[in-house]
Amino acid sequence: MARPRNEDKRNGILAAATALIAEQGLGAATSEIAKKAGVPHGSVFTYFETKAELLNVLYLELTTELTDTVTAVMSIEDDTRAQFHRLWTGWTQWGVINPSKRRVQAQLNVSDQVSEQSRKSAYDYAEPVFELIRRASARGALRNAPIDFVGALVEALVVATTDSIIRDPERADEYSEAGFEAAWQALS
Amino acid sequence: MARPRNEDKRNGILAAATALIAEQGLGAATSEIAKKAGVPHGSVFTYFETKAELLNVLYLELTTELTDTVTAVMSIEDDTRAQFHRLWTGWTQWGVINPSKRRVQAQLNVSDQVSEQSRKSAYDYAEPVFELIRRASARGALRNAPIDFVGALVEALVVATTDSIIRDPERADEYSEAGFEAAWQALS
Amino acid sequence: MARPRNEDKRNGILAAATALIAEQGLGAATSEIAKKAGVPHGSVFTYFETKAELLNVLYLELTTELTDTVTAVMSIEDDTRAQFHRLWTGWTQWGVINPSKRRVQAQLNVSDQVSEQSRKSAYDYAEPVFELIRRASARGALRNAPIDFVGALVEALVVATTDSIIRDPERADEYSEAGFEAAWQALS
Amino acid sequence: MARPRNEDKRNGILAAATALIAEQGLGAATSEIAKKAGVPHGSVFTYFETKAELLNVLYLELTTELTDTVTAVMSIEDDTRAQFHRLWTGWTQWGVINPSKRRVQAQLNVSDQVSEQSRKSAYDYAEPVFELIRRASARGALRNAPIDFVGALVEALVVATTDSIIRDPERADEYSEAGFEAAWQALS
DNA sequence: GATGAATGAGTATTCATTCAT
DNA sequence: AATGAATGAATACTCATTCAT
Repeated sequence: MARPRNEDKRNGILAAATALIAEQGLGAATSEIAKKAGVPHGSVFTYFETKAELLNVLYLELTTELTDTVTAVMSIEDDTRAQFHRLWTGWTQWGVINPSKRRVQAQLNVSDQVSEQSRKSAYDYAEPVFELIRRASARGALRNAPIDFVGALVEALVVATTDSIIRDPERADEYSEAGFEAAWQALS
Repeated sequence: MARPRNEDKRNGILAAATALIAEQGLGAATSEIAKKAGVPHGSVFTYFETKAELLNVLYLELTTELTDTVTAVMSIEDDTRAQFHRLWTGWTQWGVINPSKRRVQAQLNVSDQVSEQSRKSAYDYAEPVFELIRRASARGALRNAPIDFVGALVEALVVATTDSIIRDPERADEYSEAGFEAAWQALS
Repeated sequence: MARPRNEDKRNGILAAATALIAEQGLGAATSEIAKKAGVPHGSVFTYFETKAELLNVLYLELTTELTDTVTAVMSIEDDTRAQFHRLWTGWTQWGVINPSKRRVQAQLNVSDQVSEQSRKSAYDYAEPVFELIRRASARGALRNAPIDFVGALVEALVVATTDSIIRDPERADEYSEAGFEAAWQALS
Repeated sequence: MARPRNEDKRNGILAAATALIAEQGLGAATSEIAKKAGVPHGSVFTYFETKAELLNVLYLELTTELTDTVTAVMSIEDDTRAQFHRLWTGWTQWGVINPSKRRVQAQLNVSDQVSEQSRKSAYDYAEPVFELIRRASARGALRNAPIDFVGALVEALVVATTDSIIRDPERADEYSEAGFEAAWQALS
């Protein structure tokens, strides 16, 4: 199943899907996605075998993009707390800056159309993030908890903070800092 | 003097909707819900004007039930930490004991079919829970943050913990206690 | 099938049906008609066995009312042209004054829910009107045509005139007089 | 380069709609229309966005066909009365020859599913017919009446005559000639 | 008789996917 | 490969009529 080469069309479809799913939920029709992307309906199915595959690819693109973003900012050498702080702000900002992507991610996270395999790939790719979280929690109450669980807690806090900021953007800094402190204490 | 509305039928429809939505997502067909509830398709619409109304009622029933459950256990007089501990375990256990309800709630939380009004009602009803969370966070890093935000952070931790337990039930106690400690520290 | 006695309810249902059918066509739901009439849905079917019967009764009430109206004004002794003129203005005015009834009549005239029997009754009841039309056409080009046909032509002109007035009420008198002249000449 | 739209299918749907609406009224189901046309139900909606659009297209096709028919016969050079006579017989004959189309037209004429725009298009297209009617009425009692009104009166007479012929076909010529004389006198 | 809940066949419309061109 | 017409099962919702209360 070698991917057809026109990368632009493929990305256009994914971008259109993101915009439409953010508006209408996962029920957004493939024909509408095609129209928004400016490609014929049939092309959706030459780039993605099924709608489910499109959703899985979208899930992976979003999680990969997010992981890349936060990995980039957090990898600068520094002490753990400072690194974790950069992780935190990078992560929340990604959601604030990309509210459509954030909404789509929220939908995909609870959808059974996304396969376990996709979820596992996303997890594996986020390994460096987990690594930092492990370090940040190495001496705290969660020191003996499985890293998946600790990661889930951190993600939950990030997401709750992000959504609060999106709902009430004027207090962005306040939420971000308070959320960070709460997270840091939770790990301590 | 006409036949009165049958409360059992109404509840049967809501129960069937819960089971089916847990399995299939919000796309579960009203005709399937009717079949599972053992009522004719048309009857769904004598009890709920539209599918959206059914979903909103379901949302409110679930959140109300959850709030009642946790309010009951947390209201015993005690110090704040002990009360918060009972809130925590009552909340997570509700999700663990009712995984279908938990899954449906997760779907409804990200659905735009649930109206702002329904969400507000649920929030208002949960006032006693927020009250306790406020007390628990009165001296910590979040002391000046809006209570909605603090509540969202706590809910995020509860939900993440619950879902971790559902995924890996053998470590239920471990997750629950670790999650509680993390939450308590976040608020301290 | 002795008619239930509460004449008010029955008339209320017919009035509500008229208003609703004028707005929505013959597809207007019996439950909506009941609601508008302020009676329970079931009552519609204690006063009328079926919706089709309701429509037939409505048809007869409308045509009877119209016939009574025009018969009343035209029966004053006078020469034929003056009588026909009163017939004409009485008929058109009824439609102009009762646009909802006029619209419902138009719908029922092309509906196959109205039985041949109902149509025949309406025709029979309008006998005095046909009688005058016969006299008015006794010496003209239509003198040998069947009276039903002549009546149909006159009715067609009345209806066309009425609808023109309803559409453009400022020219009511002009249309009415011009229509009358045209009809009179057609019969001469 | 995809399959082009199939004109035959489209016309088949319109023909099936005509037959079924003539029998059952505008309530005729799209699924029945599809079955009668020998196409899958869904195809109705690739050719017409909604049932309302189908009805509007049908209205326009019928009125256009009728206008073309009468325009063709009336345009032969001749004196006004002879031209009007050909208009008259062409018009009534179209209805007599196509009773289903005539019945559908009667339904559509009183339906609020047909838009004002469609009605205006039909009127505009019939301009040459109005032109002849204007000439025929230039010296009569209706000489100062708006042409729309005069046209409505003529149409009313045509339709009444046509329907009388359909009901009693043996006297076709008698009705047609008597109706023509009546109309001509009405305009004189 | 009055009431309105119950019923289930029927309605227009949608949609992922296929496939002829 | 590109295109968009074709498909038909599926969907939410309606409604005249019946009938338990």
